[in-house]
Amino acid sequence: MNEKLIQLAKRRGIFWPSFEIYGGVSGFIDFGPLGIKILKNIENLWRKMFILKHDFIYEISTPIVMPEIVFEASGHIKHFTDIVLTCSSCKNKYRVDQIIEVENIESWSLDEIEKYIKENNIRCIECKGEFEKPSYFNLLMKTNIGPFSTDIGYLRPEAAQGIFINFKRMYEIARKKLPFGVVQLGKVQRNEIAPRKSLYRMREFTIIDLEFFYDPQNPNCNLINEIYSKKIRILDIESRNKNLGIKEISIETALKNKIVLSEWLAYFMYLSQEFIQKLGIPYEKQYFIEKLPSERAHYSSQTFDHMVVINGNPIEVAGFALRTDYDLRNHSIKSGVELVAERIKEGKVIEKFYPYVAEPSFGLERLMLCSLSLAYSERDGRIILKLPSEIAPYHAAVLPLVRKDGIPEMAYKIYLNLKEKGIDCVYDDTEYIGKAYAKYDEIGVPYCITVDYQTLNDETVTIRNRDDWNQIRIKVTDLVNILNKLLRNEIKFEEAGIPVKK
RNA sequence: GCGGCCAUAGUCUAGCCAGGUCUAGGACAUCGGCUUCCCGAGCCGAGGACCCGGGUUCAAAUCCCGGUGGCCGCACCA
Repeated sequence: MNEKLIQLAKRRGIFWPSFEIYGGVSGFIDFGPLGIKILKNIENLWRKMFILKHDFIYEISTPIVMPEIVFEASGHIKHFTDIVLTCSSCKNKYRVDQIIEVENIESWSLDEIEKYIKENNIRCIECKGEFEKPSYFNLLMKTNIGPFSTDIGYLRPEAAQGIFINFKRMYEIARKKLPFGVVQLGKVQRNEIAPRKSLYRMREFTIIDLEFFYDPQNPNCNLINEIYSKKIRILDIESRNKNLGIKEISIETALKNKIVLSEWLAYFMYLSQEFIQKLGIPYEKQYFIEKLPSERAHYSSQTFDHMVVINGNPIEVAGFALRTDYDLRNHSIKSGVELVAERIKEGKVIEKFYPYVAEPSFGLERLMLCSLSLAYSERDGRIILKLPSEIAPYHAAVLPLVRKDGIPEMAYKIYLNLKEKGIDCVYDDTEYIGKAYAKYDEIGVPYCITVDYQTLNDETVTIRNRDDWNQIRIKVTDLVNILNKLLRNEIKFEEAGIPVKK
């Protein structure tokens, strides 16, 4: 974790610890004005690439609090709860199933486990100390719904369940055609034992879950040809076991050699790689790691984590899981409502079945953390946040060189016009020009437009490039057009106007 | 959750070990004024802090205990 980045975030209003006036609670982070702008930009870039591009992917929004029964069906009550044993002398904690090898030990009561430990004189595997009384640990955040304490609710630990329980309705909305996908983007909570590292492990964060439903008898992805020859960097189980390191393979190879078991999963993995590249994270700093069966979630038959390497440390930013029909099947059993799709032949329903699910799932704040970390750079003791234009908090800042002779008025007029034309910019006459440049470099604004004495004579302004501090001069009337091209990387900066000599 | 280190204005920090001289010093930031005008420029002025709770003491930013939070390691991470 880059300490200087954390300082910058606090100083400039990107993010800071929550509940500060009451001493803080670890695992919770507040986002300031700039942080929100960056987060929203990342969200919208994601929507553009995953939803807008595909007319068979839909976004919905469902409640954060859910009744207990949802998580009984999903398996979270059982699998998200661990019985924990604590050694009274060395204070190590263990999951009970690591200590007592008895079938179905998780379903025993605490008293039964305590009795068993005493009778069999089971002691700490580290220091041989005695265990304290066993206790539950559940990563679900618990609450009540309504006035009765028996109506238990949980805050969702993933947005996926809100999608699964809506399958029937969404299947209708998708005109009963597979495959289709449903997205939910929103806050989730997990009662982490030890939240750490600022934005990395939080108790509340924003998840982007895409549940993609397909027919297991017809699992092919119609878009796979577009990306067949594209490459991904991958560390599969075999490579992990044999210590072979990350390999670079084509999507075609990944599928033909059954390294990735689903075409749709592979498709979304590649899309994710492209998405994360657009966040400013180069291809070489990304890879997918396949989870071992013991590392996988209870619902998954294959999982890849999408990793980004920041300062040598791999950070998990997304997960790709084959959830099979686990969730739809279990919700069907629990609710008595059939969450199924139909196979139709000659106008008649000949078969009902549970669709399979390929799930890409992203942690929004982690994505921001990666972007900020890689964008962070210093020059001459000054900070430059080299964020991609698409996620920068503003596209441009309009600055008057001096605060007299009608220059601020001229600059303000230009600013208003840019805003009207959809350029997200900011006007600032509070600073000495050099200081203003430094300020906007620091929050990642890619271009500064300066109105100077020459503007009064020939209606031209300068544009300053954040990353190399070079300037060009262009006509005010060309500003919107040129800025748009620059923001979309359609022209080189030096060729966009007349270079200004330093 | 355990162990180690740590906590002073918006940010970074001096002071703490050797308690009083601290009505807590500095830098940057902020606000007001002047001035200058292409890279955190200059001058004048202002506001702003000892994480919380207890204890020791005549006296606590400073010593002790507890809590909270942060960093690192271990454990945990469906």
